Amino acid sequence: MSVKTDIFLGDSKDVLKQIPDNSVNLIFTSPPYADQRKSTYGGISPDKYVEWFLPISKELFRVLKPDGTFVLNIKEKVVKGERSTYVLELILAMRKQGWLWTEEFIWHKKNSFPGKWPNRFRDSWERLLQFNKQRKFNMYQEEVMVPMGDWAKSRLKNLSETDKKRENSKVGSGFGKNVSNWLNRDKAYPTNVLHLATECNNKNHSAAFPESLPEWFIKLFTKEGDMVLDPFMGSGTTNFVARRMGRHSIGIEILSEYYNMVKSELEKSDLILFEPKANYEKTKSGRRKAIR
Amino acid sequence: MSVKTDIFLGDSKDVLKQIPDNSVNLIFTSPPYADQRKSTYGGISPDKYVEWFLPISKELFRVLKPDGTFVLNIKEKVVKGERSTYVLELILAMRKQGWLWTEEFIWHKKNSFPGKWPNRFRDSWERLLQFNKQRKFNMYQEEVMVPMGDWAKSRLKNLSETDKKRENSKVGSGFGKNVSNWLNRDKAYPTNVLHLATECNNKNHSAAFPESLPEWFIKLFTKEGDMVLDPFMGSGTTNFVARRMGRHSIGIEILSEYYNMVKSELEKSDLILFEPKANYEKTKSGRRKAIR
DNA sequence: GTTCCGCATGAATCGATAG
DNA sequence: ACTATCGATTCATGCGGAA
Repeated sequence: MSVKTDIFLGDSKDVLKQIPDNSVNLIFTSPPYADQRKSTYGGISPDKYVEWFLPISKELFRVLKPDGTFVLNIKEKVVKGERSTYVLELILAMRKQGWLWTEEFIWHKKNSFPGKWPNRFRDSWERLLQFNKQRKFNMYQEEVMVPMGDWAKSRLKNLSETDKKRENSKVGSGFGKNVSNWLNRDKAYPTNVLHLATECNNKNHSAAFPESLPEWFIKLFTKEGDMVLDPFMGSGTTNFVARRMGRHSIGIEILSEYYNMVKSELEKSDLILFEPKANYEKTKSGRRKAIR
Repeated sequence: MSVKTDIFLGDSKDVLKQIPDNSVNLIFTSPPYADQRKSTYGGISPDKYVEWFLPISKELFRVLKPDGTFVLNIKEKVVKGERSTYVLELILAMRKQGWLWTEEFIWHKKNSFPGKWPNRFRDSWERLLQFNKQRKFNMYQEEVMVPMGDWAKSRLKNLSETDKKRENSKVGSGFGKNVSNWLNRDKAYPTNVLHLATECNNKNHSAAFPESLPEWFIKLFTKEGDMVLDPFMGSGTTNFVARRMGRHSIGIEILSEYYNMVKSELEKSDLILFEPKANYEKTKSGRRKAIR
């Protein structure tokens, strides 16, 4: 019942070699984006980006289970007024490594950074590239079903009486057969466009993405006890979410600053686990508040 | 004050040769998507897609003004459980022709085709690739500003409705009062994500995209009296919208069925222009009703 | 005249069946 | 083996008739 969260300090290209073949159910990551400033760490220049990434994606291919999934959050930068093409080239190159480019989800960032340029609007979306090793992979679609749209809502008014009856039958005389029907009608399968706000209010760690992003894909592609990997851990968002959701996880980070931060956070939560339950509940609740 | 709308029957690859260099302000088009069914007309196979398109994009480069813009609406199909890569390859190939890949807008299709598959959700977005000949191009950003309040919801739809009102009042009793009201509101610049529903309900013409799509880009990249080109005219949506907005336009269509349909529509509206004003109002109103 | 509901209809995709 | 056709799945939208 205990969830393992293992983190490593080092370069993914090397560290991944320690991870056994076919052992990971989901890889979710947001690698450092290409950057002109080579001085900054992680500032891989757009020209070298594919070359830099391929050795890593090769290792990722090895460690991923055949029915597992790799989700890559990425967006090309603008260079000299033009979108860079390294993401396109990366997709083509990864296919040559054996990856299947199954799908491209869009993350629509509802509150994108404000700004205005003479010949460009705000960039409010990012790619979530889904890669697989084979056509058949695990996907738990029901886990991410969403409430139906306006059509159902607006028409739900008149149905409310009926709904109450059905609800009553459920509570009262055992199974209402209608309930399952109704429940199914209430929810719809999502699309490949995700509408999420960016988290702009976190004090300490500037995560690349909101928790709900890895959460959605972890729900969709793994079940409890599965293994999640983030080869560019950063502030550890993927791993913390996986942990909370009862998935084992591995995180790799090259910068000791981030690594230590995540490490101390994990130790804190480990301590909490050893406390009596009453205290745990209390602390847990406090911590949650603090995070928000 | 007269707006020219010229349509041609034939293959864009050939017909475009008749159009002079540097004469078009905006190219907006949605080419036939790659299709497995080779028997159907327009079913260009994914393998041949780039090869098929490049001669055309070369001509488009020639006819576009240096400060003009080319907007390409396209989305790759799924083939054997995997997204085809022809769009990625096309972007790379067009850059070698001299095109700058300035931006990629996302069209979020609010009402995408339903369906459920074991390993895939509904596809509810398409690409709107913006290409330019040079870094400096004409962009009238103020024209597509949106009211602040309507952000989350269907902002473009509102704009479109407003435009229709404005159009009506313009044609009828001079400039409408609504316009000034609307103009006084606080407005914000949009982002590169467009939220539009597909028009699935029109009886006669089944357009690939809703009118608000070309409308938005025509507003953004042209002014009145400019020249708009659609090399894959289809049912003529781009041209009719351009016409309504006071832009000259050229449409090219290879299927005589579509060509004739657009031609007769255009002749109808030419006749209307010659009628006395009272009759025109009546007819116009009737036509609008019929369309709805 | 509003508001409300019924209904047809999509740039879809998969898997099975048939030639 | 490989390709062509078909049925099943499923939901936001707007028109048209009804209350």
